[in-house]
Amino acid sequence: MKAKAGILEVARRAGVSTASVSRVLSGQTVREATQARVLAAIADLGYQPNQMAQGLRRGRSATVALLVGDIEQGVYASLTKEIQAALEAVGLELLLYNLGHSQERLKQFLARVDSMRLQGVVIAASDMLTDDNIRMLVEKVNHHDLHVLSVGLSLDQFGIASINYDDRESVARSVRFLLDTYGWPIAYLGRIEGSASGTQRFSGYEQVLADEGIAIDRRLVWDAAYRYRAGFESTDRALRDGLLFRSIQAGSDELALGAIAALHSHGKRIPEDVAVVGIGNVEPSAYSHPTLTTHGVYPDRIAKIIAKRMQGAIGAHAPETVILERPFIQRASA
Amino acid sequence: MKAKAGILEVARRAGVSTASVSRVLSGQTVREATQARVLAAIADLGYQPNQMAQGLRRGRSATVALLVGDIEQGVYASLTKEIQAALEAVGLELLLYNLGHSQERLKQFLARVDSMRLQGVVIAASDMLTDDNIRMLVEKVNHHDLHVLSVGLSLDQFGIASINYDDRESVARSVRFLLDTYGWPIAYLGRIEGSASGTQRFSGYEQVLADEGIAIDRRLVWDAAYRYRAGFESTDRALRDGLLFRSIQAGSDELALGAIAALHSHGKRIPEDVAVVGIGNVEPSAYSHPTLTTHGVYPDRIAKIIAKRMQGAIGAHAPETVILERPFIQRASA
DNA sequence: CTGAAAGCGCTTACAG
DNA sequence: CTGAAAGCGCTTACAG
Repeated sequence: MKAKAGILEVARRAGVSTASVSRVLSGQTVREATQARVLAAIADLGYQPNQMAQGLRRGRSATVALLVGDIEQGVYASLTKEIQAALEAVGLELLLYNLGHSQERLKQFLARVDSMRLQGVVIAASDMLTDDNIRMLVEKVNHHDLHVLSVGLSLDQFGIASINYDDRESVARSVRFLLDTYGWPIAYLGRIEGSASGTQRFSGYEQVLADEGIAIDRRLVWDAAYRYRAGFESTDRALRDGLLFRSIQAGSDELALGAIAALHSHGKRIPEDVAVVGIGNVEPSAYSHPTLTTHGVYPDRIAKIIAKRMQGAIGAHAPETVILERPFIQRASA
Repeated sequence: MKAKAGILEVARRAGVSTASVSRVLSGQTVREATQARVLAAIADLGYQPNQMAQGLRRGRSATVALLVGDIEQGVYASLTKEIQAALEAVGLELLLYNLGHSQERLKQFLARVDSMRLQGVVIAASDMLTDDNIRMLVEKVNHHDLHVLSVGLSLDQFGIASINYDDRESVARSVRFLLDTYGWPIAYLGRIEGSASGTQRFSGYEQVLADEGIAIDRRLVWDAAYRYRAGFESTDRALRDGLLFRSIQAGSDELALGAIAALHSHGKRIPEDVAVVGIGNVEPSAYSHPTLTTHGVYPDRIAKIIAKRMQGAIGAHAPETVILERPFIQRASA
């Protein structure tokens, strides 16, 4: 392979101007004979246009940044996979930023977002977004000249288009199911004070109790991050403390799976002694012992919406929130 | 926020040339007073250099592409997380490509890799690389003007620097342990004909049997992709077929966890009836029932090596393979 | 339908 | 230490 050919070599070889080559590249109308010669020259030279030159000239790169809360969590991994595929299908590259629950990294990203001249950014980090940094985020990003989409958190009130699940209703539904099937008390695992999505999910639990006239017992509401260890430790501690509960509604599948591990270690049978429900339907949940009852996700649908939005003119869409309903997946744990 | 300021506005405001601004930006020596004025102007205007213009001029973007086999698999997710963090720390962006075990997507990437003028590409897809596309990959990518690093597969013989685990030795070690503790027969789950890493891991099993003078029973070697479902189905089928085995060495943790689910569904006790060992140490493995004995990983170390290599001059490093030893993590399943 | 030319926003010899 | 100027590789009015 010889030195990288530029558009000028292609033009020369085809006997046309660089303008014509550019037109062929972007699918504008050119004479058929011209097009054929240009295409032949491109093939001969193995020419690939320089994306940076294109981007500089067009004022924008064909790239979307995805900010995820934690790529190690199953829901974020699935989402990332689907988004990358959907963007690739429309010719967009995916820059990944794993926030890892660090506010600092979010700030750093914001500090250099201008440099990149992005096509857009999608923020999927609902479990780490607190009111404080939501405001900061909105302020910094909203008037930039790019598409902004929020996943898992409704930010339409701030002028940011969003895609979200109806988590309050989902949790209310399974808590009602737990109440009907196993009775009170029901523990809530994963309150996460200050997290927007944590609050939203917990509100489904609160709602059912309010409807039933049951007072919330604070000892049965456990503040824990969305990971295995937190689920294990919270449940283990509750069991050691001798707290009584017939079931657990967890704020994520990882929490639920951690809770199941703790229940096993205390010799509890699931669901006979304690029933467990998660949210997220990560892959291990279908293979745990017992298999986990949970609420599903639609990463493919979300990805499709994102890819579509990223293509249009900036500001073309009303900043509304698309709400998706989660499927309730009943398995063996409840 | 006003219209995006360019380097020219900064220069004007500081009363210097754009060359001086550029020098301050890249840390070259300038008079202290000049530097101060430029820095002040940058701060005043909120100036952020246009990365595409910089990249075009420098002939290279500050971006590394990461090709992963399947981001939904725990080991790839952890690796991605660590690599992104390490690259970010040295000022490099991460473009993610999830191959999803599709040869087609690998080809598509290769077809447009020139366009991006990347700083480098790291290929972490050992379980999907067959001899055929390794050759293609090498051919296409090796003489490009960028850093190429292979993770999980030794490609030094093809002139590509690599980072790999000693999987043959790891598997041999645990299979020996299984043989000593539970005796014969030992099933091997996840042979994956045609996969380079699948072959490497399986060879550890072969080696022990050869050392012990045991003939391989082909019915106990199950060809299965590295995911839960495949682990479940292979094991379920073997159990239905009435095959006898005292333990299972799996080619991945997901396979092992799927196998455990199948064992449970057949009423087998683990490890009393069948012991199980995985490889990869994904997070759910520490919370499964029983917890999984497995071989660990060092994504942080790998990420550090990658970040370091991506910075140097291209071609500066000998294309050797760094071999990492996996820790053997004994838990309850064996 | 096509070409000559300007310009996107930087960096870097070159000269002083 | 600093500036004027060229040029990275494209795209796009503009004129024909």
